Parts: sequence; C-alpha cells; structure tokens
Amino acid sequence: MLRTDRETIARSDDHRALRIWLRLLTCTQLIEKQVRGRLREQFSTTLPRFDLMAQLERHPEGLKMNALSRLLMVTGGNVTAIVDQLESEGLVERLEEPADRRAFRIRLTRAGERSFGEMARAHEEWVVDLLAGLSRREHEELLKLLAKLKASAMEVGS
Amino acid sequence: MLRTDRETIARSDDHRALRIWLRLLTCTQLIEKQVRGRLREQFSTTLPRFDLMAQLERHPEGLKMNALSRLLMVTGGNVTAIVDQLESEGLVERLEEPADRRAFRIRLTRAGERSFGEMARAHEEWVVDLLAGLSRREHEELLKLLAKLKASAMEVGS
DNA sequence: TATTGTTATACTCTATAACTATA
DNA sequence: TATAGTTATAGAGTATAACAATA
Repeated sequence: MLRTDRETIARSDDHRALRIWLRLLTCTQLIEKQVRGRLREQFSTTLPRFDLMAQLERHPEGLKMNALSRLLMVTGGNVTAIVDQLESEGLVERLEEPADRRAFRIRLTRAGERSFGEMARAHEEWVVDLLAGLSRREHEELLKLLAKLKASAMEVGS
Repeated sequence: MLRTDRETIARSDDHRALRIWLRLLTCTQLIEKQVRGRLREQFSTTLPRFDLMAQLERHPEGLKMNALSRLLMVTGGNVTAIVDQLESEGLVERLEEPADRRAFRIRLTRAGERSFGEMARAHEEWVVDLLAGLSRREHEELLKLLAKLKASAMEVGS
C-alpha cells in the first residue's frame, strides 16, 4: 500500500509541527522548574523579577514602564507590582522623566547591579549545565532554528 | 588583543547556552499565549485540561492519577481538581481498579473522545500555522535537537 | 509503614478594567 | 481625546501539607 500520497505527506507534516510544539513545551517546563526553584531557594526571588532586572541590565540608561511591559510581554499592572517590590528593596529606582511628567525611567541601582550580577552568574551556570548534553555545533544550530521559530510565531501573533 | 584564549571561548559558550534558554522561553511563551487564548475562546477550556485529555487519548486503556501527575509534571492535588471538573462535564470517567482498591483508572468517555478530537484538530492547525516559517528540513532538525535538549535537561533534573 | 488519592490552603503569575494625572 | 502609569480584583496554575483508606 502506497502511503506517500500528498495527503499523507501533509498529514505527517502536521503531526511533526505538533510534536515540535509539545517537545518545546516540555523542554521549557523542565528548565523553568529548575530555574524558578533555584532562584527561589538561593536568591529568594522569582523568574519575572529576574527577567525584569535582566532587561534593565541590558539598558543601563533605563526603561519606561511601557517599554518593560512590552519587552516582558505582560500587561502594565504586573510591571508596576514588580517595580514596587524591587524599589522597596533598593534594587531599582524610578527616575523622573523631565520631558514627560507622566513617565519614569526605571533603572538598576548600584545594589541592583551587584545583586543581579551574582544571580546572573549562578543562572548562567545552571543553564550551561542543563544544556551540557548538546555539542557546540548543536547549540549553534538550535539557536538559529529558534530564531526562525520566534520570527514565524511572531508573524502569526501580530 | 587576543580574545580567543580558553577562558574567553568558555565564556562565549556559556552565553550561547543562556541565549538559547532565553530564546526558548520566548518561543514557548509566544506559542503558549496563542494556544491558551484560542482554547479559551473557541473551546472554553485551558491548557492543563487539554494536556490531561491528550494524555488520556494516547492511553485508551486509562491512566492512574499517579501516572497523570507524573506525565503532566504537576502534583497530585491539581490532577484531582482537573479530573473532578472533566468528570462533572462527562468527558472523563474514574473506573475502579480491582487489583488496588485505593486507585482508579481515568479514561476518556465517548463524549470526551469526541470533544478532544475536535480540539486536537483545531489545535494542530494553529500550531502548523505558527511553525509555517520553517521548512520541512528545519522542522526535522528542530525536533531532533529538542529531543537531545529534553534528555539533557532531564538528566540534570533527576 | 508506605502508597493512592483527596482536601484545604496559599502563593505566583497574569489579564482586565476603572482610575488619576499629564499630554 | 489619548497616553503613562496605578489600583483593585479575579482567575489560572501550581505547590505544600495534613488527611483517609488501602496495601
């Protein structure tokens, strides 16, 4: 029985997409559980807090609440809550924006930079460890394919 | 200035691992938001409910609460809550396990199979669409690399 | 004593919508 | 009128721990 007609091919393509998505979800959940757990145990913090600080570290000039909301892909109210926490702990600061008195620039404080530096080093070790089963070539290939996937998924989302 | 000494190479390897993880997380979140939103809008259901039914569909003989908990990577109380919901909607059933009177086998009902079939078809279309930017070759390559990543992350987790 | 599953509870994460102040 | 940010709230998702029944 010939099973490689167009319909069968198409259908097997579809299942491959589905398998990719399910496997992607599993991989992310495995890594996420490790990272969340260790951030909590070793640094008493959470992934969203870490992500927010990571964005600020990449923008030393500071970011508006707006921009943080877009970069972190969450709505504004959540950003306010996290910034409130971090500010009360002295890790970030709200700077007034002279050009627009409604807005702030959020920036890491010195203490925030130091704190994030420690977490980032540890975080990077965990991740290197979790990905140690892949060769350098495979890392490069995976990075490329994920870039394509991101572009593909963003196109549909928009 | 020579920057390709061993330490620099190691460090650039580390950053690649980190970039992979961050990109993986972004990809998953992009797809997850789409899938969650559509499951809610079109089928009034959630991703954990869908995942649970998907596991049952792959095990027509039924699964114990225990096994569901392990497969879904969540603790037992949550499985109880979801099975309660689905049972009250007539989509799954708890069958007594004669060999062990503490345990049940959870199985899709006829209605559950039908309902899941509809959702799975739609779900597959969304995913195919979200992954349409990659060629068939790239799909295959990505599937392989994710399998390796999964194995690598599971080894650390255990 | 260990295991299966349930119950109760609390916390994280996120979205929505109404609101204030400024543009 | 629109935009930046805040507040209040609700719901999804998850973990922990105490518990009952059975092994």
